[in-house]
Amino acid sequence: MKFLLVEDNPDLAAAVCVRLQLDGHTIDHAGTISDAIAFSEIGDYDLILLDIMLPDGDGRSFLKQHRDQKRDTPVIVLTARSQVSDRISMLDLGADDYVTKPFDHEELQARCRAVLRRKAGAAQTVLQLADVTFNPVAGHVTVCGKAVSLRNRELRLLELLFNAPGQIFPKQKLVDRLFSYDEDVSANAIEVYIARLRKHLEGSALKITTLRGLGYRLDHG
Amino acid sequence: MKFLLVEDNPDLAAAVCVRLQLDGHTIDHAGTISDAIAFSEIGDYDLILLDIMLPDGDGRSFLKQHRDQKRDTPVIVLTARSQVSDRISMLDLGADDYVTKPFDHEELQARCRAVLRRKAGAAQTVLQLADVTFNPVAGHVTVCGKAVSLRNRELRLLELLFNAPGQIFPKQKLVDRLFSYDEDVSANAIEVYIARLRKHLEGSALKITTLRGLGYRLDHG
DNA sequence: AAGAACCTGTCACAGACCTGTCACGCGATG
DNA sequence: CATCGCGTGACAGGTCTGTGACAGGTTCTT
Repeated sequence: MKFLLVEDNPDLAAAVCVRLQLDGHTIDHAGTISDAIAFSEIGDYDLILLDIMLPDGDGRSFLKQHRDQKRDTPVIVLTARSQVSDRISMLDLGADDYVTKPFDHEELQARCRAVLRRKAGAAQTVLQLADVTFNPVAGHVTVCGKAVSLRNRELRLLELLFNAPGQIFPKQKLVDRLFSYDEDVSANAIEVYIARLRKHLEGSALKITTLRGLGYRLDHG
Repeated sequence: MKFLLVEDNPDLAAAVCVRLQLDGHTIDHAGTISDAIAFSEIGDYDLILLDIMLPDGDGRSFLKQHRDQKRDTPVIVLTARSQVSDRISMLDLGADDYVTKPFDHEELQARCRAVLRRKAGAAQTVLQLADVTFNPVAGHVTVCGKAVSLRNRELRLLELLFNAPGQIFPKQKLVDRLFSYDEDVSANAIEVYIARLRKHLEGSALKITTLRGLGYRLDHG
């Protein structure tokens, strides 16, 4: 597969490039929007990884331009945690998925695979587990067919769990992923959010199981 | 497994080495970045444990160089809690995980296992011995097809035994692995946990055999 | 600008759940 | 027979979680 990575932080870019290459992909790297546009006009990419904050402008403008040209190359947006609330506008512009920094490489890999798979089937970005559907890009959740509105943090927590159902998430890991490093939050916050999420999931076959001393796990009954 | 430990504090390094060796791994130890680079060019490591603060530079430069050489040996970064903001850049540079100091050996062990497992591929996550399956990531155990819920310590004990069936575990070794240094626990605790585990395994072909005066062993009948 | 409506993270507290110890019985050992 | 190591049931103390209430912040309305 041939990817285009648009990212201005050279270290991060290098690391991502290397890892994706090790996965057997070909990567071109653009550090600015104008480079990205140039690349995307010439190269025939299977997937574009797009950072939002770029020196010569907002990644969104690239995305918009990209879509205006009626290209259907899928785009995964790389965003810092604090920019996550921009979710909606990204969806409007046609991003296929997004990954928040910092990310495990494994996570990125998984997203890439998922997006490519979806593109092959041309389906929407809606994940489903038991009787719960989750559209991470739009932030839409339905439980037993009924739309449920979650708040920002609840969404992000659900997203984490949803991406690895059946896996144990230690509380500390959830803290790390849900909050940025400079906000130090008590672990109790996670308990509270788990409780809130559970309330929203009531009536569904999805359960958040507590493993004392180990963490939480999303199970579909 | 063969590990490279890059750590300049000799006491900490020695402690980590000893414990990892007890776990059956081979460890090389580098105290500086230049040593680390030399080692990593020759040795074929399964995992690298990397301290960030080193006398001749920043662990980051090692990490960067490591990735530039397109090696995919997984790297776990050891950071002090105060260096929290560094974790970000570490993940950005391609580290696979991080552990904050001071850490329990158990925690380090767990991270190592997780990273190695990931690298090995997702297929192996469910281990099976006789009629017992064990999924360490999910914390799931089934005996004769039936799910059994184990608690924290029981799980960890089972994991130890499961990873080396047929091997004799002296009681003291189990104490060392299951508890951290500062909790001093009577050996009887192990007896109790063995008993509890046995109860959970009832009906299965897996047996925990007592070798009087020597230790315990997991046997599949 | 003032006010309303939300979101968020913390607190305090109760209760559930774990844990390691003890005491005692048993069989093995020598 | 005297010891010693081990297995167990019961227990008390702690630890971990779940929750309702709340105060400080934000965002949206008016």
